[in-house]
Amino acid sequence: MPDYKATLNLPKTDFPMKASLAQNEPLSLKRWSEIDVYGKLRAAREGKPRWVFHDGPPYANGSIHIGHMMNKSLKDIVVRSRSMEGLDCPYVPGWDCHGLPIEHKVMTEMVESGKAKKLDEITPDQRRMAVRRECAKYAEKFIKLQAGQMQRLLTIGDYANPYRTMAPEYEAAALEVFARLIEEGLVYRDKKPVHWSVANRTALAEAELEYEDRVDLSVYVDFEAESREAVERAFGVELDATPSFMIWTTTPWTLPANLAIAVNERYRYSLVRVDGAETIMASDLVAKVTGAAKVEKVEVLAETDGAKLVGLRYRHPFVDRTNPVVHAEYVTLEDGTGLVHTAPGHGTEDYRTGLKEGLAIYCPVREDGTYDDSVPEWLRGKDIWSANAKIVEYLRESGHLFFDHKFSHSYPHDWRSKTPVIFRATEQWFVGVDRPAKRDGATLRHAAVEAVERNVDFVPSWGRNRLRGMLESRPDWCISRQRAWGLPIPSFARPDGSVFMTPASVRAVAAAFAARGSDAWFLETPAQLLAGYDASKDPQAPKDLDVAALTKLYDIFDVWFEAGSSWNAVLRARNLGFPAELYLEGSDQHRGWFQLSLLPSLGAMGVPPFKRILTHGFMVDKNGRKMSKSVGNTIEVEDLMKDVGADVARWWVSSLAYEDDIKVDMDYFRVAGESYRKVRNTIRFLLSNLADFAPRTVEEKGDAVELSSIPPTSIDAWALAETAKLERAVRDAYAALDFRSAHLAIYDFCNDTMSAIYCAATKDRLYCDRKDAPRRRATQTVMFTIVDALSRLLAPLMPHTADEAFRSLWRSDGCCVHLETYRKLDELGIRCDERWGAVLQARSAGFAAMEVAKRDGLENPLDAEVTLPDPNGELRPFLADLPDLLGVSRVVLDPAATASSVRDLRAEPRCERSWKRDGTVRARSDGGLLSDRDALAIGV
RNA sequence: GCGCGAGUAGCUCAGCUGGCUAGAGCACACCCCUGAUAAGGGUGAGGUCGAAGGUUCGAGUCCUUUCUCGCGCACCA
Repeated sequence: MPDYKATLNLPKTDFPMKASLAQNEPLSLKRWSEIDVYGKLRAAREGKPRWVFHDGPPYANGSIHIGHMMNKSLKDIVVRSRSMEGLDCPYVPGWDCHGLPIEHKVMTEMVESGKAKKLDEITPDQRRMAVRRECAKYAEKFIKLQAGQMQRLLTIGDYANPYRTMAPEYEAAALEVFARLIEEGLVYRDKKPVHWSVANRTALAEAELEYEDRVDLSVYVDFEAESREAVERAFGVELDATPSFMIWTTTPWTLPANLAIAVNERYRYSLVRVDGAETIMASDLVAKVTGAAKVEKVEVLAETDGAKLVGLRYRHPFVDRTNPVVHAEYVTLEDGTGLVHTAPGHGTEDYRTGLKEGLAIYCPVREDGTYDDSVPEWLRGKDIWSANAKIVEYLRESGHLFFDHKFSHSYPHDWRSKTPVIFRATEQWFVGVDRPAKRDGATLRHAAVEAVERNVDFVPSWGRNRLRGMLESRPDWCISRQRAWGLPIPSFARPDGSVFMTPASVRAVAAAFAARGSDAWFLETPAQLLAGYDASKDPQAPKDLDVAALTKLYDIFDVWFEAGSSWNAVLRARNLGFPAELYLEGSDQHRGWFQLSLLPSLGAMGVPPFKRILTHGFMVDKNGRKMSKSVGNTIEVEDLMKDVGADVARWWVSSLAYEDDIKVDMDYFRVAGESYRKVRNTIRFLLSNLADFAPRTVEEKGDAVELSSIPPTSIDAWALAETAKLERAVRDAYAALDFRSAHLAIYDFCNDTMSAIYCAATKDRLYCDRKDAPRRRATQTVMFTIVDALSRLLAPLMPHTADEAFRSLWRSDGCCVHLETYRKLDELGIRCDERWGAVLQARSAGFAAMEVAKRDGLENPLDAEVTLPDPNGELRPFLADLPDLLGVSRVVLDPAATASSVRDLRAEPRCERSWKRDGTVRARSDGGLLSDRDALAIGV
């Protein structure tokens, strides 16, 4: 028997089954960088419609983590898919460089290396500069590291010119935003209690706080009433001794700053005799309080309304003054006594009460957490934390302490130093959210809520509610910090103690910073910094301004102000387009970058900096727990790249329902690897059947047939139509930022449409037809078109593999899929018979019949003839492809049949080349048993 | 405490405005192929849709209550 294997057109390709991504992806990176894909793409899209994505700056500290991997991958999928659409999509990655985390780290290192000691010997300016130089080096180092890691994720962008918040031109652009806000009357300086980190001697933003459980001493303290008669009148009783008001606090150290007691007018209060002393507390809390203190004898003498208590006065237990009882709505009956210790210098609500009641914003605590000289002598200079016990002791001895106990509650901590923070009133710079802008009288809060309501799209949609809620309740933005590593707020003090800063002076300093960087603030005199400032041309300049007499103030900006100005420093400064189409970050950025970009942009420009916001959830481990290094459930990006590679990691990212929290586990990447291989193998099979196929190009005709010549009833037309459908679906999904749908559609297409149906059905003709048989060339033409389209659709998801397939398809190392656009097959007018649905149903029915036949001993489908019922002749036009669709030798269509059936053909001869028993098999001139088709193919 | 989201086969998820015996992929089991071969094809078994009530002719889908998980916010004087 002749051996026919050599006469077949068996698959052949240089596209390997094994991807070896860890080895090959870096080679792709190198190739792309050599041909400057990003630059080429920019040039190729010049003049096309702009679509600007704006990157939120990660912090230049440490290695990127798995969350960055997802975030940057999603961003890259957006940019690449928009670009593939033919749009002009510049992408400038950026880094947040200033701020406490770096300064903290650098300081720690300096202390450890002994360098910090030398700082004491130099001037404050020199000291700040020494720290800043170290910080800048530190930031630079990590930008370099992270840039490499991000590129390893196969993200495309202008990595040659990223933005850095510490770059001079960036700093100047941020100051310009600040100048605009001043012009609009939105910036003010005021004393206000702010979260204060004693450890770092700086005010902290909400975003810099973490709440952790902490055990504090909680005390119930009696404040003696000033007038016994007044209390008697309030309660309508007569007393032998002066009663007290009982307050509760977990921060005894704030008692020296106590300036009022707050009650709620709506509650009932009782005058109680406890262990022989009279005191006042909320009626509903008498049992709870006395019970907690294990008091034996409790006697309620009288009751009255809270409103009657308002206006009474009491003596401070250890400071020589009397203070009022006031009303406050926030007083509740959940904890304490219903009488709230109020210190306007030490709490937000206390502060508000203080403003309302005309109390002083008194704060006797210095920035290092010790008392100043306005407190009683025994507390002066003492550290507040140690003062807690001291004060309690004092109260105990003076008889003011009713009861004390340990109390566990969650308490704000400085997120870096992990130390508890305090509320402390200090002079700070604020951006007011309730101040009318000069431009239109609208407040930032109003404008922001309006914008969120009307002018911004949210993915997922509930982001809108979330951001709106935050904006509605947010306080004024404290933008000043008392640190060295940051952008100085360019304000000066005049000899009379007043502060000098106008839009024009800010711009003058901005110009100095643009030229010499913000280091200039520490290296130059006010006169040098203001060299470009002319007071005579500044209508807002104070009279008799003497620049030479100014001294610099040393507050720096909250880093969020800098990051929140990126729309100006990057999008506008580089003429990329403003506002951005999309900001895409983790859901924590509702309170961070989203909100703090929105406010400056609205303040300065009157419009939001983004048209759409996409948020994704956070990575958790497979049990739903937060990932953290201390728990040890993290996955290192570097390991991931080595293990599965960027394409598989990105393929996994694209499969996620990113709006929720995302469970991550190494196993999931392995699963993604499996489905990646399915896609890869499908492409490989398609490519391997194109080894002898020269495509039609502009230059040459090649072996391709006209797509329009493919009959609508052929399986090729069906495959092509399915591809067009896929392309439409994937493009739509990308546009809707629904990457998951794109992923699933592509996977199903490869797994089902191609691998299970089309490839399986066309194997026979590809292998056994004559090389240049029209039927074979038609299939090859379609397969070529499919790989061409598919690699473009895959390019945003798996940049390396897509390009590998594309180059293999075109057999050229000079081409690159990332410079292409989608094929847009739906515009080609491909015709496909609408009865294909019925054909596929018949196929399933045929398989079912085959299963039955298998039970009766039939094993190889090629030994079978399947009869399909075809009552209305609907299947007739597809008869030619039906045997291949079922993988059997013959199909009979029977208008009279009601069910599919199978006939065993093993009694008939089998073609020695194609192994089919199609009824034409007979002995040929070469001595072999061949079917007509095979005989024709080898010319015997 | 308030708000948001989620709880559907072992795993990852679909199930829009309520309507035929609740779907997909993976994994699993069985079978086939050995000319995509550390590949490919076919078939199948898996779920009382977190729980309890209710509305309805009919609910995974609406309402109420409740449990679990996650997130955010606030409070913690």
